[in-house]
Amino acid sequence: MDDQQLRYHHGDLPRAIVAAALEEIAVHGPQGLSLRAVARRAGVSHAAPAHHFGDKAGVLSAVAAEGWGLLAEQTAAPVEADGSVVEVGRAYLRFALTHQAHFSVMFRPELYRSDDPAVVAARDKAGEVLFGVVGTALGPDASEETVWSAVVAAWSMTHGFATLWLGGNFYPEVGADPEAALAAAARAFVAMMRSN
Amino acid sequence: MDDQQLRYHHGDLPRAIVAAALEEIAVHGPQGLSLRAVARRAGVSHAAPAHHFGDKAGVLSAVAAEGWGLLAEQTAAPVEADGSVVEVGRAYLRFALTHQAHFSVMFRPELYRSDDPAVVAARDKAGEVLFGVVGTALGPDASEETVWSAVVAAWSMTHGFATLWLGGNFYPEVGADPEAALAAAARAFVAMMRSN
DNA sequence: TGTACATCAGTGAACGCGCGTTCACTGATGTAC
DNA sequence: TGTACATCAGTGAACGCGCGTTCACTGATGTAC
Repeated sequence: MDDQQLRYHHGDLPRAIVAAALEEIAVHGPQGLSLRAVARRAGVSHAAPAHHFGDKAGVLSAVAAEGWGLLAEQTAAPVEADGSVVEVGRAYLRFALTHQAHFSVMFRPELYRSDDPAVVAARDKAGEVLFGVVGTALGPDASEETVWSAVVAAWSMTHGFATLWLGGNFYPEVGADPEAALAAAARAFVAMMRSN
Repeated sequence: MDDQQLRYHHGDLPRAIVAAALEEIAVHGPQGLSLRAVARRAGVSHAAPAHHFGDKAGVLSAVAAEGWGLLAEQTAAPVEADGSVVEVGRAYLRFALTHQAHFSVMFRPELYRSDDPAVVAARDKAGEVLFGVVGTALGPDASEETVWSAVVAAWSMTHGFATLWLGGNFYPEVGADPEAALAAAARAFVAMMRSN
Protein backbone atom coordinates (compact mmCIF):
# COMPACT_ATOMS: atom_id res chain seq x y z
CA MET A 1 0.00 0.00 0.00
CA ASP A 2 2.61 2.58 -0.90
CA ASP A 3 1.39 5.90 -2.20
CA GLN A 4 2.05 4.85 -5.77
CA GLN A 5 -1.31 3.13 -5.58
CA LEU A 6 -3.07 6.37 -4.75
CA ARG A 7 -2.03 7.92 -8.02
CA TYR A 8 -4.31 7.68 -10.99
CA HIS A 9 -1.53 6.30 -13.10
CA HIS A 10 -0.05 3.50 -11.13
CA GLY A 11 3.45 3.34 -12.48
CA ASP A 12 3.71 -0.39 -13.06
CA LEU A 13 0.30 -1.87 -12.64
CA PRO A 14 0.97 -5.03 -14.67
CA ARG A 15 3.77 -5.90 -12.25
CA ALA A 16 1.55 -5.08 -9.26
CA ILE A 17 -1.25 -7.23 -10.66
CA VAL A 18 1.02 -10.25 -11.05
CA ALA A 19 2.28 -9.73 -7.50
CA ALA A 20 -1.26 -9.50 -6.17
CA ALA A 21 -2.24 -12.59 -8.15
CA LEU A 22 0.63 -14.52 -6.55
CA GLU A 23 -0.55 -13.55 -3.09
CA GLU A 24 -4.12 -14.57 -3.93
CA ILE A 25 -2.97 -17.89 -5.36
CA ALA A 26 -0.95 -18.58 -2.23
CA VAL A 27 -4.18 -18.36 -0.26
CA HIS A 28 -6.87 -19.72 -2.56
CA GLY A 29 -4.98 -21.83 -5.07
CA PRO A 30 -4.67 -21.19 -8.79
CA GLN A 31 -8.16 -22.37 -9.58
CA GLY A 32 -9.64 -20.15 -6.88
CA LEU A 33 -8.15 -17.01 -8.37
CA SER A 34 -10.59 -14.21 -9.06
CA LEU A 35 -9.71 -11.10 -11.05
CA ARG A 36 -11.83 -9.02 -8.71
CA ALA A 37 -9.88 -10.23 -5.68
CA VAL A 38 -6.63 -9.45 -7.48
CA ALA A 39 -7.82 -5.94 -8.27
CA ARG A 40 -8.97 -5.43 -4.68
CA ARG A 41 -5.56 -6.52 -3.40
CA ALA A 42 -3.74 -4.25 -5.84
CA GLY A 43 -6.00 -1.35 -4.85
CA VAL A 44 -7.41 -0.72 -8.30
CA SER A 45 -10.82 -1.03 -9.89
CA HIS A 46 -12.00 -4.52 -10.73
CA ALA A 47 -11.73 -3.89 -14.45
CA ALA A 48 -8.08 -2.88 -14.36
CA PRO A 49 -6.52 -6.37 -14.59
CA ALA A 50 -8.46 -7.14 -17.76
CA HIS A 51 -7.26 -3.85 -19.22
CA HIS A 52 -3.67 -5.09 -19.10
CA PHE A 53 -3.97 -8.85 -19.44
CA GLY A 54 -7.10 -9.34 -21.50
CA ASP A 55 -8.59 -11.91 -19.20
CA LYS A 56 -7.94 -14.26 -16.33
CA ALA A 57 -5.96 -16.75 -18.42
CA GLY A 58 -3.73 -13.83 -19.43
CA VAL A 59 -2.84 -13.10 -15.81
CA LEU A 60 -2.14 -16.77 -15.14
CA SER A 61 -0.02 -17.03 -18.29
CA ALA A 62 2.14 -14.20 -17.00
CA VAL A 63 2.52 -15.99 -13.67
CA ALA A 64 3.42 -19.27 -15.40
CA ALA A 65 5.99 -17.66 -17.68
CA GLU A 66 7.61 -15.91 -14.74
CA GLY A 67 7.62 -19.19 -12.81
CA TRP A 68 9.29 -21.24 -15.54
CA GLY A 69 11.84 -18.48 -16.01
CA LEU A 70 12.70 -18.41 -12.32
CA LEU A 71 12.92 -22.20 -12.20
CA ALA A 72 15.30 -22.22 -15.17
CA GLU A 73 17.46 -19.56 -13.52
CA GLN A 74 17.58 -21.19 -10.13
CA THR A 75 18.31 -24.70 -11.37
CA ALA A 76 20.97 -23.37 -13.75
CA ALA A 77 22.87 -21.72 -10.90
CA PRO A 78 24.24 -24.95 -9.36
CA VAL A 79 25.10 -26.27 -12.83
CA GLU A 80 27.26 -23.23 -13.48
CA ALA A 81 28.97 -23.84 -10.16
CA ASP A 82 29.78 -27.41 -11.25
CA GLY A 83 27.00 -28.80 -9.10
CA SER A 84 25.68 -32.32 -9.36
CA VAL A 85 22.24 -33.63 -10.18
CA VAL A 86 21.54 -33.69 -6.47
CA GLU A 87 22.31 -29.97 -6.24
CA VAL A 88 19.92 -29.26 -9.09
CA GLY A 89 17.28 -31.34 -7.35
CA ARG A 90 17.76 -29.30 -4.21
CA ALA A 91 17.42 -26.10 -6.21
CA TYR A 92 14.22 -27.40 -7.80
CA LEU A 93 12.82 -28.28 -4.39
CA ARG A 94 13.87 -24.93 -2.96
CA PHE A 95 12.12 -23.18 -5.83
CA ALA A 96 8.92 -25.18 -5.25
CA LEU A 97 8.89 -24.39 -1.54
CA THR A 98 9.74 -20.70 -1.82
CA HIS A 99 7.59 -20.02 -4.89
CA GLN A 100 4.55 -22.12 -4.13
CA ALA A 101 2.20 -19.85 -6.04
CA HIS A 102 4.25 -19.95 -9.24
CA PHE A 103 4.81 -23.67 -8.80
CA SER A 104 1.13 -24.46 -8.39
CA VAL A 105 0.21 -22.58 -11.57
CA MET A 106 2.99 -23.93 -13.77
CA PHE A 107 1.71 -27.49 -13.59
CA ARG A 108 -1.90 -26.67 -14.35
CA PRO A 109 -1.59 -25.75 -18.03
CA GLU A 110 -5.33 -25.95 -18.51
CA LEU A 111 -5.63 -22.74 -16.52
CA TYR A 112 -3.38 -20.65 -18.73
CA ARG A 113 -2.21 -20.35 -22.34
CA SER A 114 0.54 -22.92 -22.41
CA ASP A 115 1.34 -22.04 -26.02
CA ASP A 116 2.09 -18.44 -25.06
CA PRO A 117 5.54 -17.73 -26.55
CA ALA A 118 6.98 -16.46 -23.28
CA VAL A 119 5.74 -19.58 -21.50
CA VAL A 120 7.12 -21.93 -24.14
CA ALA A 121 10.53 -20.26 -24.16
CA ALA A 122 10.91 -20.30 -20.38
CA ARG A 123 9.68 -23.87 -20.05
CA ASP A 124 12.06 -25.11 -22.72
CA LYS A 125 14.94 -23.38 -21.00
CA ALA A 126 14.12 -25.14 -17.74
CA GLY A 127 13.91 -28.47 -19.57
CA GLU A 128 17.31 -27.99 -21.11
CA VAL A 129 18.94 -27.37 -17.75
CA LEU A 130 17.58 -30.63 -16.40
CA PHE A 131 18.45 -32.66 -19.48
CA GLY A 132 21.94 -31.19 -19.54
CA VAL A 133 22.89 -31.94 -15.96
CA VAL A 134 21.57 -35.49 -16.13
CA GLY A 135 23.46 -36.06 -19.38
CA THR A 136 26.65 -34.83 -17.76
CA ALA A 137 26.13 -37.05 -14.73
CA LEU A 138 25.70 -40.14 -16.89
CA GLY A 139 28.72 -39.39 -19.03
CA PRO A 140 29.13 -39.30 -22.81
CA ASP A 141 28.68 -43.06 -23.24
CA ALA A 142 25.11 -43.16 -22.00
CA SER A 143 22.45 -43.66 -24.68
CA GLU A 144 19.97 -40.90 -25.20
CA GLU A 145 17.29 -43.29 -24.02
CA THR A 146 19.06 -43.77 -20.72
CA VAL A 147 19.40 -40.03 -20.30
CA TRP A 148 15.67 -39.61 -20.89
CA SER A 149 14.89 -42.28 -18.34
CA ALA A 150 17.16 -40.73 -15.76
CA VAL A 151 15.66 -37.29 -16.40
CA VAL A 152 12.22 -38.72 -15.87
CA ALA A 153 13.28 -40.42 -12.64
CA ALA A 154 15.08 -37.44 -11.15
CA TRP A 155 12.32 -35.06 -12.14
CA SER A 156 9.62 -37.42 -10.85
CA MET A 157 11.26 -37.94 -7.49
CA THR A 158 12.01 -34.28 -6.91
CA HIS A 159 8.67 -33.09 -8.18
CA GLY A 160 6.77 -35.78 -6.29
CA PHE A 161 8.62 -34.97 -3.11
CA ALA A 162 7.86 -31.27 -3.49
CA THR A 163 4.14 -31.78 -4.11
CA LEU A 164 3.74 -34.35 -1.34
CA TRP A 165 5.64 -32.12 1.05
CA LEU A 166 3.62 -29.04 0.12
CA GLY A 167 0.40 -31.01 0.44
CA GLY A 168 1.34 -32.03 3.97
CA ASN A 169 1.17 -35.68 3.01
CA PHE A 170 4.33 -36.85 4.73
CA TYR A 171 4.29 -38.11 8.28
CA PRO A 172 6.26 -36.16 10.90
CA GLU A 173 8.89 -38.92 10.92
CA VAL A 174 10.16 -37.49 7.64
CA GLY A 175 11.60 -34.56 9.53
CA ALA A 176 11.58 -30.80 9.23
CA ASP A 177 14.38 -30.26 6.73
CA PRO A 178 13.00 -31.02 3.28
CA GLU A 179 16.30 -30.75 1.39
CA ALA A 180 18.03 -33.18 3.72
CA ALA A 181 15.06 -35.53 3.65
CA LEU A 182 15.07 -35.59 -0.15
CA ALA A 183 18.81 -36.29 -0.32
CA ALA A 184 18.47 -39.07 2.26
CA ALA A 185 15.52 -40.48 0.35
CA ALA A 186 17.48 -40.67 -2.88
CA ARG A 187 20.30 -42.51 -1.09
CA ALA A 188 17.94 -44.95 0.62
CA PHE A 189 16.20 -45.60 -2.69
CA VAL A 190 19.43 -46.63 -4.34
CA ALA A 191 20.23 -48.93 -1.39
CA MET A 192 16.80 -50.52 -1.61
CA MET A 193 16.95 -51.10 -5.36
CA ARG A 194 20.45 -52.56 -5.07
CA SER A 195 19.41 -55.01 -2.36
CA ASN A 196 16.96 -56.77 -4.70
CA MET B 1 -29.79 -43.17 -17.55
CA ASP B 2 -31.54 -46.35 -16.53
CA ASP B 3 -35.14 -46.14 -15.44
CA GLN B 4 -34.15 -46.22 -11.78
CA GLN B 5 -33.61 -42.50 -12.13
CA LEU B 6 -37.17 -41.94 -13.22
CA ARG B 7 -38.51 -43.30 -9.95
CA TYR B 8 -39.19 -40.95 -7.12
CA HIS B 9 -37.07 -43.02 -4.80
CA HIS B 10 -33.85 -43.59 -6.58
CA GLY B 11 -32.65 -46.78 -5.00
CA ASP B 12 -29.10 -45.75 -4.22
CA LEU B 13 -28.78 -42.06 -4.80
CA PRO B 14 -25.70 -41.57 -2.58
CA ARG B 15 -23.83 -44.06 -4.77
CA ALA B 16 -25.14 -42.36 -7.94
CA ILE B 17 -24.10 -38.96 -6.63
CA VAL B 18 -20.55 -40.09 -5.95
CA ALA B 19 -20.41 -41.62 -9.43
CA ALA B 20 -21.69 -38.41 -11.00
CA ALA B 21 -19.21 -36.38 -8.95
CA LEU B 22 -16.36 -38.55 -10.27
CA GLU B 23 -17.44 -37.89 -13.84
CA GLU B 24 -17.68 -34.16 -13.19
CA ILE B 25 -14.26 -34.10 -11.53
CA ALA B 26 -12.76 -35.93 -14.49
CA VAL B 27 -13.89 -33.04 -16.68
CA HIS B 28 -13.59 -29.95 -14.49
CA GLY B 29 -11.17 -30.95 -11.77
CA PRO B 30 -11.91 -31.26 -8.07
CA GLN B 31 -11.96 -27.55 -7.46
CA GLY B 32 -14.38 -27.02 -10.34
CA LEU B 33 -16.94 -29.38 -8.90
CA SER B 34 -20.44 -27.94 -8.51
CA LEU B 35 -23.19 -29.70 -6.59
CA ARG B 36 -25.70 -28.49 -9.17
CA ALA B 37 -23.74 -30.07 -12.01
CA VAL B 38 -23.53 -33.31 -10.06
CA ALA B 39 -27.28 -33.29 -9.48
CA ARG B 40 -27.90 -32.52 -13.15
CA ARG B 41 -25.71 -35.44 -14.18
CA ALA B 42 -27.42 -37.79 -11.73
CA GLY B 43 -30.81 -36.66 -13.00
CA VAL B 44 -32.08 -35.37 -9.67
CA SER B 45 -32.98 -31.98 -8.28
CA HIS B 46 -30.13 -29.70 -7.37
CA ALA B 47 -30.86 -29.98 -3.67
CA ALA B 48 -30.64 -33.77 -3.56
CA PRO B 49 -26.86 -34.08 -3.08
CA ALA B 50 -26.96 -31.86 -0.01
CA HIS B 51 -29.76 -34.00 1.39
CA HIS B 52 -27.41 -36.99 1.54
CA PHE B 53 -23.98 -35.46 2.04
CA GLY B 54 -24.70 -32.24 3.91
CA ASP B 55 -22.62 -30.11 1.62
CA LYS B 56 -19.98 -30.09 -1.09
CA ALA B 57 -17.15 -31.06 1.23
CA GLY B 58 -19.24 -34.05 2.25
CA VAL B 59 -19.42 -35.30 -1.33
CA LEU B 60 -15.69 -34.81 -1.78
CA SER B 61 -14.96 -36.58 1.51
CA ALA B 62 -16.87 -39.60 0.23
CA VAL B 63 -14.84 -39.52 -2.99
CA ALA B 64 -11.57 -39.24 -1.06
CA ALA B 65 -12.40 -42.09 1.31
CA GLU B 66 -13.34 -44.32 -1.59
CA GLY B 67 -10.13 -43.35 -3.37
CA TRP B 68 -7.83 -44.14 -0.44
CA GLY B 69 -9.64 -47.42 0.06
CA LEU B 70 -9.20 -48.42 -3.57
CA LEU B 71 -5.54 -47.41 -3.49
CA ALA B 72 -4.95 -49.53 -0.37
CA GLU B 73 -6.68 -52.52 -2.00
CA GLN B 74 -4.87 -52.23 -5.30
CA THR B 75 -1.40 -51.74 -3.87
CA ALA B 76 -1.97 -54.57 -1.38
CA ALA B 77 -2.73 -57.04 -4.19
CA PRO B 78 0.88 -57.36 -5.46
CA VAL B 79 2.16 -57.60 -1.89
CA GLU B 80 -0.08 -60.60 -1.24
CA ALA B 81 1.26 -62.15 -4.43
CA ASP B 82 4.83 -61.73 -3.13
CA GLY B 83 5.39 -58.74 -5.39
CA SER B 84 8.28 -56.34 -5.03
CA VAL B 85 8.38 -52.62 -4.37
CA VAL B 86 8.43 -52.12 -8.12
CA GLU B 87 5.18 -54.05 -8.48
CA VAL B 88 3.57 -51.88 -5.81
CA GLY B 89 4.81 -48.80 -7.63
CA ARG B 90 3.23 -50.07 -10.81
CA ALA B 91 -0.05 -50.69 -9.00
CA TYR B 92 0.07 -47.16 -7.55
CA LEU B 93 0.68 -45.72 -11.00
CA ARG B 94 -2.07 -47.86 -12.52
CA PHE B 95 -4.46 -46.63 -9.85
CA ALA B 96 -3.56 -42.99 -10.54
CA LEU B 97 -4.07 -43.39 -14.28
CA THR B 98 -7.31 -45.37 -14.11
CA HIS B 99 -8.83 -43.41 -11.22
CA GLN B 100 -7.77 -39.90 -12.08
CA ALA B 101 -10.78 -38.32 -10.43
CA HIS B 102 -10.25 -40.08 -7.11
CA PHE B 103 -6.52 -39.41 -7.34
CA SER B 104 -6.95 -35.71 -7.95
CA VAL B 105 -9.22 -35.31 -4.93
CA MET B 106 -7.18 -37.39 -2.48
CA PHE B 107 -4.22 -35.04 -2.58
CA ARG B 108 -6.22 -31.86 -2.09
CA PRO B 109 -7.21 -32.29 1.55
CA GLU B 110 -8.26 -28.66 1.80
CA LEU B 111 -11.26 -29.51 -0.36
CA TYR B 112 -12.67 -32.21 1.90
CA ARG B 113 -12.81 -33.24 5.55
CA SER B 114 -9.49 -35.01 5.90
CA ASP B 115 -10.29 -35.89 9.51
CA ASP B 116 -13.40 -37.79 8.46
CA PRO B 117 -13.04 -41.22 10.14
CA ALA B 118 -13.59 -43.14 6.90
CA VAL B 119 -10.93 -41.03 5.18
CA VAL B 120 -8.43 -41.47 8.02
CA ALA B 121 -8.92 -45.25 8.17
CA ALA B 122 -8.52 -45.74 4.44
CA ARG B 123 -5.51 -43.45 4.19
CA ASP B 124 -3.76 -45.18 7.07
CA LYS B 125 -4.37 -48.55 5.46
CA ALA B 126 -2.75 -47.33 2.23
CA GLY B 127 0.22 -45.97 4.19
CA GLU B 128 0.74 -49.30 5.95
CA VAL B 129 0.90 -51.18 2.66
CA LEU B 130 3.65 -48.91 1.38
CA PHE B 131 5.65 -48.92 4.61
CA GLY B 132 5.34 -52.70 4.80
CA VAL B 133 6.59 -53.51 1.34
CA VAL B 134 9.54 -51.11 1.59
CA GLY B 135 10.46 -52.57 4.98
CA THR B 136 10.42 -56.07 3.52
CA ALA B 137 12.56 -54.98 0.56
CA LEU B 138 15.20 -53.48 2.85
CA GLY B 139 15.29 -56.50 5.12
CA PRO B 140 15.09 -56.73 8.91
CA ASP B 141 18.46 -55.08 9.50
CA ALA B 142 17.50 -51.71 8.04
CA SER B 143 16.96 -48.92 10.55
CA GLU B 144 13.51 -47.43 10.80
CA GLU B 145 15.01 -44.18 9.56
CA THR B 146 16.24 -45.84 6.40
CA VAL B 147 12.84 -47.39 5.81
CA TRP B 148 11.21 -43.99 6.16
CA SER B 149 13.64 -42.48 3.70
CA ALA B 150 13.08 -45.26 1.17
CA VAL B 151 9.31 -44.93 1.57
CA VAL B 152 9.59 -41.22 0.89
CA ALA B 153 11.75 -41.85 -2.19
CA ALA B 154 9.60 -44.58 -3.70
CA TRP B 155 6.41 -42.70 -3.01
CA SER B 156 7.86 -39.44 -4.35
CA MET B 157 9.10 -40.98 -7.56
CA THR B 158 5.92 -42.89 -8.26
CA HIS B 159 3.65 -40.06 -7.27
CA GLY B 160 5.68 -37.49 -9.15
CA PHE B 161 5.74 -39.65 -12.25
CA ALA B 162 1.97 -40.11 -12.08
CA THR B 163 1.22 -36.41 -11.69
CA LEU B 164 3.70 -35.31 -14.35
CA TRP B 165 2.34 -37.95 -16.73
CA LEU B 166 -1.27 -36.99 -16.07
CA GLY B 167 -0.40 -33.33 -16.51
CA GLY B 168 1.09 -34.06 -19.92
CA ASN B 169 4.42 -32.66 -18.80
CA PHE B 170 6.64 -35.35 -20.26
CA TYR B 171 8.05 -35.07 -23.73
CA PRO B 172 7.01 -37.70 -26.31
CA GLU B 173 10.45 -39.30 -26.03
CA VAL B 174 9.31 -40.79 -22.74
CA GLY B 175 7.10 -43.20 -24.67
CA ALA B 176 3.53 -44.39 -24.54
CA ASP B 177 3.75 -47.08 -21.89
CA PRO B 178 3.81 -45.37 -18.50
CA GLU B 179 4.48 -48.47 -16.41
CA ALA B 180 7.47 -49.44 -18.53
CA ALA B 181 8.75 -45.85 -18.53
CA LEU B 182 8.57 -45.69 -14.75
CA ALA B 183 10.43 -48.98 -14.31
CA ALA B 184 13.11 -47.88 -16.78
CA ALA B 185 13.37 -44.54 -15.00
CA ALA B 186 13.96 -46.18 -11.64
CA ARG B 187 16.70 -48.34 -13.15
CA ALA B 188 18.38 -45.40 -14.89
CA PHE B 189 18.22 -43.40 -11.68
CA VAL B 190 20.13 -46.05 -9.77
CA ALA B 191 22.73 -46.20 -12.54
CA MET B 192 23.12 -42.43 -12.48
CA MET B 193 23.50 -42.22 -8.72
CA ARG B 194 25.97 -45.07 -8.72
CA SER B 195 28.15 -43.45 -11.37
CA ASN B 196 28.89 -40.47 -9.09
C1' DT C 1 -56.64 -58.43 2.53
C1' DG C 2 -57.24 -53.67 3.72
C1' DT C 3 -56.37 -49.30 6.04
C1' DA C 4 -53.87 -45.79 8.78
C1' DC C 5 -49.84 -43.84 9.66
C1' DA C 6 -44.87 -42.72 10.31
C1' DT C 7 -40.78 -42.14 7.86
C1' DC C 8 -37.83 -39.94 5.01
C1' DA C 9 -36.05 -39.42 0.07
C1' DG C 10 -36.24 -36.12 -3.12
C1' DT C 11 -38.52 -31.50 -4.90
C1' DG C 12 -38.58 -26.83 -6.43
C1' DA C 13 -38.90 -22.06 -5.38
C1' DA C 14 -36.38 -18.58 -3.28
C1' DC C 15 -32.43 -16.03 -1.26
C1' DG C 16 -28.27 -13.50 -1.67
C1' DC C 17 -23.52 -13.58 -3.51
C1' DG C 18 -19.37 -13.08 -6.22
C1' DC C 19 -17.94 -13.64 -10.52
C1' DG C 20 -16.07 -12.25 -15.68
C1' DT C 21 -16.73 -9.24 -19.15
C1' DT C 22 -18.29 -5.07 -21.56
C1' DC C 23 -18.21 -0.24 -22.45
C1' DA C 24 -18.72 4.60 -22.43
C1' DC C 25 -16.21 7.56 -19.56
C1' DT C 26 -12.60 10.54 -17.16
C1' DG C 27 -8.45 12.26 -15.91
C1' DA C 28 -3.29 12.19 -16.01
C1' DT C 29 0.65 12.52 -18.91
C1' DG C 30 3.77 13.89 -22.51
C1' DT C 31 4.67 16.03 -26.78
C1' DA C 32 4.18 19.41 -30.59
C1' DC C 33 4.16 23.93 -31.54
C1' DT D 1 6.95 29.60 -20.83
C1' DG D 2 2.34 28.55 -22.27
C1' DT D 3 -1.37 26.18 -24.72
C1' DA D 4 -3.69 22.55 -27.46
C1' DC D 5 -4.15 18.05 -28.22
C1' DA D 6 -3.50 12.97 -28.63
C1' DT D 7 -2.87 8.99 -25.99
C1' DC D 8 -4.11 5.59 -23.04
C1' DA D 9 -4.31 3.93 -18.07
C1' DG D 10 -7.69 3.17 -15.04
C1' DT D 11 -12.90 3.87 -13.64
C1' DG D 12 -17.41 2.48 -12.32
C1' DA D 13 -21.94 1.15 -13.60
C1' DA D 14 -24.28 -2.46 -15.68
C1' DC D 15 -25.25 -7.09 -17.60
C1' DG D 16 -26.34 -11.82 -17.03
C1' DC D 17 -24.85 -16.20 -14.90
C1' DG D 18 -24.16 -20.17 -11.96
C1' DC D 19 -23.45 -21.14 -7.54
C1' DG D 20 -24.47 -23.10 -2.33
C1' DT D 21 -27.76 -23.30 0.95
C1' DT D 22 -32.34 -23.10 3.06
C1' DC D 23 -36.93 -24.71 3.75
C1' DA D 24 -41.67 -25.85 3.49
C1' DC D 25 -43.46 -29.33 0.68
C1' DT D 26 -44.92 -33.85 -1.62
C1' DG D 27 -45.11 -38.37 -2.65
C1' DA D 28 -43.35 -43.23 -2.22
C1' DT D 29 -42.54 -46.89 0.91
C1' DG D 30 -43.01 -50.13 4.60
C1' DT D 31 -44.96 -51.49 8.82
C1' DA D 32 -48.50 -52.01 12.47
C1' DC D 33 -52.81 -53.46 13.27
